[in-house]
Amino acid sequence: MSMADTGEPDIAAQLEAASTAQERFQIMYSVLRDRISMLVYPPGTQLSEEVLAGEFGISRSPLRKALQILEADGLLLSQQGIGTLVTDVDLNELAQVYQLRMEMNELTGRLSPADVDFRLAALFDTMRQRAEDLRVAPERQAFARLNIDFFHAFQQLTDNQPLRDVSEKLFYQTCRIWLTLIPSTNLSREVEIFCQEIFAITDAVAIGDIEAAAHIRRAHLSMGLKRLTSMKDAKDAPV
Amino acid sequence: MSMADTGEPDIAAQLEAASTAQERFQIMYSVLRDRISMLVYPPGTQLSEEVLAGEFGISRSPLRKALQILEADGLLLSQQGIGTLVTDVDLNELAQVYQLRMEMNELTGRLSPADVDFRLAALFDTMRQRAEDLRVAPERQAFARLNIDFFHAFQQLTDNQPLRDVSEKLFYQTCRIWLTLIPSTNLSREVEIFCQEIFAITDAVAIGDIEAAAHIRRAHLSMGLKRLTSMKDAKDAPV
DNA sequence: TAGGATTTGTGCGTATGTATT
DNA sequence: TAATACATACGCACAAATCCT
Repeated sequence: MSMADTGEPDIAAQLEAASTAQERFQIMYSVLRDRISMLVYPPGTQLSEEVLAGEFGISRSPLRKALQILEADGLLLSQQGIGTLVTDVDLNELAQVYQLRMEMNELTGRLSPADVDFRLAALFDTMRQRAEDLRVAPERQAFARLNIDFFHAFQQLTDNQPLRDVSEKLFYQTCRIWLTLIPSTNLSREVEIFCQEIFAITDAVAIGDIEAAAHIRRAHLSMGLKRLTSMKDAKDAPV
Repeated sequence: MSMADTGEPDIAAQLEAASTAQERFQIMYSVLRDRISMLVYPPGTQLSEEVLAGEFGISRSPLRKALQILEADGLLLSQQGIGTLVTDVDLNELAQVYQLRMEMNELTGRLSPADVDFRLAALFDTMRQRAEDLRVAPERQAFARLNIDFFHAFQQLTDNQPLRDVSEKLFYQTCRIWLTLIPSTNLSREVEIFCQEIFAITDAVAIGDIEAAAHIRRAHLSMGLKRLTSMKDAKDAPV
């Protein structure tokens, strides 16, 4: 078996268990997007339709739908005769996406803010716990995973579904850049900063102040972009 | 020939002339989105893959890609055994999209505003001229067409490409609602209001004040949503 | 320059799901 | 309830484009 070992449960089994085409699509889409975001497939990786279809235990047709949507999302690029490649993440291009995300995060606090019930508070408490664990043992994969999961938690602070949908697309366009740019030496520092963000936002959520949470998030996005830029400059600088 | 007569040039010929798969996809996607937006295919219309593939002179496979992306855009819904149906436009659901569009339009004036060169000024002058023509002879199709074209002109006021992309998706999710809700009796009034908006924005663009243009646009979106709501209430009210 | 290997794109037949009779 | 009609979903073979030798 030459499948990408990502600690995922058997995808082929999941797909077989799914009863409708839409469920099967959703599984494939989520799995592939996750692998791209977690750099299981780093930028430039070629995804073979035949190989993936083999791993998933299906034919190319249903798989192609997932690949095509991911291409529309900007995560893949398919070209006849060449292949399906994971797109590159270039900070210069992604800076605009980042700016847009910053502004839109403020909307989370203004457009249909959700009311903080027990479930939501508990969710953010879990995030805080995971952040504390990560701080004790910084690790790239866990950092990326928490980044993704915390994003989804934050999403629940607004009841405006279109805002959620748009934010999600933009998030997945940018989130890979952290794993690609953070040098191993700086991981603990980034983890520490991220933990501070999670703690601050969780505190704001705990007292039901979603607008404050949104502003904190916005501030950290802004500072994050600045740090990313400096990381990139350091990387591009001549030795 | 049982093709939808929309005054379009022969699509099959265009598709045959296109040299790459991506071009062919773009043609099919644009044509179908336009037909949905112009209510050539009103909400609830069933689009047969076989019939459309026949009209376009291709097989179902490449057509399906266009349909799948339009489904991801929220304009279509495909279900096995049922068919591919044009989605309904419900003001209650679309109100959130409208709110989001309002806020995002303000960003057009703040995020990477374009500089107004001669080409852009000329484009908006054309819009003004078309608005004046429409005011003389109000007509539903021309109104909808100008609404779409003016949107695309307005898009060019920002150089933030992600903002453009997101705005476009949101626009096409909502623009059909005007044609579905405006009673024929109110068409001239809506045309008049729309013309005033175009005139005001064109004036702002002419002096290079994109931020002002964005605020005017935002104000009209807000008032438009209010009028749509009242139209819907009038429609839903018992006789 | 030519040809073979490899990739995605396309066409078409069949499987599967839904609604109706 | 079963059978039929008809829709999309799927699988597979081949076409077309690209790259490398």
